Amino acid sequence: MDVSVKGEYALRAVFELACRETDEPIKIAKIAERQQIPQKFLESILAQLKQGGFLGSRRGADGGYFLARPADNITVGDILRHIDGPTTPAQRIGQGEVGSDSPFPELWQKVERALSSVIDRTSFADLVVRWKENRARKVVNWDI
Amino acid sequence: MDVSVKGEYALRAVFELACRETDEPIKIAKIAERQQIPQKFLESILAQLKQGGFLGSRRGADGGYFLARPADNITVGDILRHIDGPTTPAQRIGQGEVGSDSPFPELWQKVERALSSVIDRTSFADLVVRWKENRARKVVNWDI
DNA sequence: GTCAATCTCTAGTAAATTGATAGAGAATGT
DNA sequence: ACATTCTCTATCAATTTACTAGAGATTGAC
Repeated sequence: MDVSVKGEYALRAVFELACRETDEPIKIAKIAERQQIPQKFLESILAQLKQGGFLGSRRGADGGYFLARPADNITVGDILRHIDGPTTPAQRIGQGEVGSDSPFPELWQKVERALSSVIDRTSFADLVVRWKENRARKVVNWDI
Repeated sequence: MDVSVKGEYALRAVFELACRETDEPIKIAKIAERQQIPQKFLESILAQLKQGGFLGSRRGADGGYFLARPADNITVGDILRHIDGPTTPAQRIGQGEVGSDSPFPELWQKVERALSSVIDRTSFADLVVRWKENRARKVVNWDI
């Protein structure tokens, strides 16, 4: 019931890209530095995210990564499922079907829906908005 | 974002005990057989659940395990958190606080609340009721 | 067309976690 | 005394996690 460090790194990296409004690529090294992520580890994560169709990249000087589609079209759930695997708690061997002789499949379904109602309804555009609001609120409080 | 096999075994074992309405202890071997759990592994799980205050036990012939409190007073969340550790996805090092310079703590809080709304509101008494309803429905369908 | 910067690909690896198993010891009821 | 059953300690193979090294492939600039 937890998110791997790798999953968190992936979220933070995508968030970093979503914060920029330009389409200019951002370098791995920059993201690693700003988000405090080991660079080599981040490289493999970004490659995986590109492979998943979430990011695009360009090599060479002035190369880097960028979002492959608008931030309001990438959800936290998209990234987590791609990096950490399926979020469903118990699609295991054994009595897997709802309506079977066990109360658990139904329970897992409820858990999944509850989880999904958060992570699949939160896009990176949402995260950026919330984050900006928070910063704005802070600044106002300081000013008064 | 998943439940360990150990966590599932724990839930199934407690469910098995909750299904019995008697206060008579049930043997490890019986639970292991009925729920298809490796017995030695189950032993350690039950010991841990006892240690957590959820179960009681008696040794000797006619010994076994039993619920330490009524089934409507033990939730799925209780068991999962005791066996699999805290269910919160990212109380890690680094920017941990809500309202910090990151949108994620707030997100994790939402995830946690969503999760909690299921697992902390589902008692084993609930599971037993649902399971019995399901069985009843099946039998009716067969009869018609 | 060379060069430096940057992504990309293949490997590897130490540490922790997971899912168990073995076997001796301690309590219980008869 | 004795069989039964829980309890405690120790161990372990396989997998996953978090991370690193280093050579190779592109790109844009000069």
